[in-house]
Amino acid sequence: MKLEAAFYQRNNVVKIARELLGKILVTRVGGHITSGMIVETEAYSWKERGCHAYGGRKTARNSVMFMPGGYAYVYLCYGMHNMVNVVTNSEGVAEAVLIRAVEPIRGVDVMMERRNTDATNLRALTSGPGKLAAALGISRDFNGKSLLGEEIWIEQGEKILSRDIVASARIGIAYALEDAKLPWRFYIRGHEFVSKI
DNA sequence: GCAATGATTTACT
DNA sequence: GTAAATCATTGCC
Repeated sequence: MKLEAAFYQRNNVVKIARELLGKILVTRVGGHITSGMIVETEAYSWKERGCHAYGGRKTARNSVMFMPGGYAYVYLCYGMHNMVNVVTNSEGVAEAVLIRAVEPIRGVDVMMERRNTDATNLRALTSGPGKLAAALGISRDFNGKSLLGEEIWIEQGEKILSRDIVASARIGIAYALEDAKLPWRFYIRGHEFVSKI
């Protein structure tokens, strides 16, 4: 079951970030379907400094975040890694959830080829935001694509118990000052494919 | 027009 | 543990 627009368009990005754990991210690229279960996410909102659209500032890069919930926001970080976000909330409100790690499910052989690794190094396949984007074939062409379309979408997956969800501070945003401490990173307790424990 | 830098990964020492 | 890789975007001139 593909998630509907209503799931993404709710007015609570932190709640959506929690609920995305256990769901299945699927892509269809070049005739290959690849998928993975989401095991780690982070929430971003225009209200805090960690967000590209802090203060509601709209630029050429972040304009997709201002679209209604249900679109993919993909951007290049550190000059070499694509980051995948799920846009949430209503049009004009810049909020999104960064997908930081997934557990490979479908098309593992294709993912290994894209990442240039083999089965001896399975954990390295998708345990980080740049890694999973490469494994799933997500390039910056996906920026602004609908999550209700035929190239990228999210399906209902496993129910994750709240006692198995860990909340912590987000990674790599020291420049956000006090907002870097917000407990807006969520991951499945003890899961092998989480980027950092 | 130009210099600074990052929601990371990987390979070294 | 530390550092290099590498470039689009941004903000300021």
